[in-house]
Amino acid sequence: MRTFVAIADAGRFQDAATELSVTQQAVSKRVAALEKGLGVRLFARTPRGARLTLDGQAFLPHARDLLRAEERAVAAVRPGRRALRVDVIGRRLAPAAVLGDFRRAHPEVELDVVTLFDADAAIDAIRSGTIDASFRAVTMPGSRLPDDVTAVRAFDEPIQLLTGPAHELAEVRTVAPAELAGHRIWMPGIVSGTEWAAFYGDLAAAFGLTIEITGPDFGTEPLLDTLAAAPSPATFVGERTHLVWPAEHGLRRIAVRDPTPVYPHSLLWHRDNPHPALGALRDHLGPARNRLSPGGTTRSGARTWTPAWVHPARPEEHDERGRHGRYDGHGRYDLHRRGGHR
Amino acid sequence: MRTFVAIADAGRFQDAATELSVTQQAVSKRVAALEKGLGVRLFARTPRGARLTLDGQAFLPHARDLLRAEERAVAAVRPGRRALRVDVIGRRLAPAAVLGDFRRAHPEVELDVVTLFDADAAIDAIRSGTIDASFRAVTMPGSRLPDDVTAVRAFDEPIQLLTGPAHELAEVRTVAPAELAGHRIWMPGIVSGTEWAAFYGDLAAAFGLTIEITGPDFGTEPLLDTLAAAPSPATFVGERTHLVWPAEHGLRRIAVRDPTPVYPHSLLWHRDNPHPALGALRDHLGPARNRLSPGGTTRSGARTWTPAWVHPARPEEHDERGRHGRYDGHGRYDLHRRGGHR
DNA sequence: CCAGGACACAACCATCGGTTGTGCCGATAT
DNA sequence: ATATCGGCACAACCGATGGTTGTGTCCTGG
Repeated sequence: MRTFVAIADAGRFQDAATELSVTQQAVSKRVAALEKGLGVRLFARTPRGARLTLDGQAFLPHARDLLRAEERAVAAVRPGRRALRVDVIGRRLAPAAVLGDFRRAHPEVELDVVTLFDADAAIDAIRSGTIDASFRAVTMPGSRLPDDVTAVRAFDEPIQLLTGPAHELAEVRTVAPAELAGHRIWMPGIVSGTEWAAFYGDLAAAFGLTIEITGPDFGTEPLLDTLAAAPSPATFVGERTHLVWPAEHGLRRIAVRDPTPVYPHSLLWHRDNPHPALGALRDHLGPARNRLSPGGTTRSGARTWTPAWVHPARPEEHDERGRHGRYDGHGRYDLHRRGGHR
Repeated sequence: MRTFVAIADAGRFQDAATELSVTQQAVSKRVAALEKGLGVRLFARTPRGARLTLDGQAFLPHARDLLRAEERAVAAVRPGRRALRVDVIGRRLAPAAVLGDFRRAHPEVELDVVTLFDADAAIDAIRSGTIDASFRAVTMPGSRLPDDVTAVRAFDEPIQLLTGPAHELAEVRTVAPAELAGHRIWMPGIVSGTEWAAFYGDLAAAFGLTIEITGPDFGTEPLLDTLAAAPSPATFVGERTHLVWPAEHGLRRIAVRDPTPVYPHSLLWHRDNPHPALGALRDHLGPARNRLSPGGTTRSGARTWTPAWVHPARPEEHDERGRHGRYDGHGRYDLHRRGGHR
């Protein structure tokens, strides 16, 4: 591919060969092999060089795309100055969607999305420089951030009720949390001790709900399958959660109001991480746009609810932007060595 | 790359090896080579298979992108059922922009844009099936379409005047064609006998202009260079022509009104070409949306002008959608053999 | 403690992809 | 008309690449 593009740019096999530091014969053989593999002629050989055929013209932009994809793939893991790498709790949940927004708003930023096992692994990865940021709700009780990891309340996500078409509440537009007392609410796969368990535990306690967080997680599909089939259980999902389900299977999303539970997503990063794109991401998660005031109202005016442990530890207060150390962009932090980032 | 993705999907080297019809050892060596080349570890080897590392997670979507790019590149030239291939007169002119619109409107359509030497080559390529369609103004006098090539007036493009900042007309908002009599208008590189020469020749004759179409074409850059530097010449450009010029160099686009000359772009295709995307393209160039009524008005209400030879030969009348023959999708037409397109 | 599953390493070998040397072809100059 | 030259293709050759088979190591589960 590289040879093909080089010839298309240079117009002559010989010049492309010089460019690529090989002989003209090698270039000729590469083109012959490519043309044989594709079954078409890519260049029209003329007395003064090579011109693209129609097939070659059609092929060229795709070849450039491929080389760009290779470039980006290498850049994603290049030690020293790689793309911004952000951990999300799941690729179909709100943080991933927010990162999609960010990517659209800043197409020039190289961004990679990864998923770590749990919040502790995420914090370790942030401290070691393996990832640049993480969306984790670490303000939960009992968790304590290391000094060199900074967190801000990034954005809040209203929670909705998800039911099958036969559910008692399937036809209502909105419900209040207190009205859900007595209904079976089923959230399998939530490991106790995690941020989710703390959130839904507090939610259940605050409104007298019964939330079954027991049982192993068989994945989203069986859960939705069960929801769609049976009239009894319901589950909570985030407003921006993507459900991949054939034609939604008749599932209903029901807004929760008076108050609306909102899940507080936080962004964590290393205090000394100088990755230039990290600032852009933090700026994107601007204070006003994405966060709801605790105990306040949504944009549409509805009252909101968040766990009590969110308010006292309002983490945005220690959003100090000082960047004291140096970071080699991939490996470990080095607070002493000088040296820039890309 | 393919091996890497196969392992990421399968979760085990052995399964990927089976999938790829090679031994597990070969897969192991491929991964080792890739990891060595990148300088990072892509998989964490566990007792029951292989899990992606963080670098591997970041690498994976780019690897998939690369494989998709390869897939599309091959599809672009695959004999028998390749992507829709459309000829445009220049990549920065309006037809290319319209194809960009079409691509955005139909992201699922595989579309390749090529440029042929002249209208005759385009017609030959359409007849032989090498390309599927062409934007060429072949309704000019003296040109005659073969019976098996169909044309419709695809869209009309208003013409603007382009001047340097020192030009006498640089500050006006609009000019009438008749007001340009006596001004130097310079359009180098237009070969006499082509569709452009016919258009601008008629335009000059209709309003008493002097258009210099002599001189070789040194490309767009020297032309814009001259325009920007000297106070004297001006040139015509299409409304949708892309000028790539560092900060535009102070060039001014001046609308032409009373009447507005519009360039009639046509779409040509082979009567019997059954490529499914061709219909989508023709539908995209719907009758009402893109065409101005000859001698009528633009959307903004201004009167328009088109060469006289456009009106009598209103080609949309013979837009017959019959598809009589069969087409092998790449090579030549075959009006007898049965066989489908993709 | 042993058996089995999964990946890595070693040895071997065919093929691939590079090099040098040469031939052919069309355009241009003499 | 013919010589020359620029540019690409073909042939012969050879080291590197990338596959195979065989074996080793490590972890897990019975």
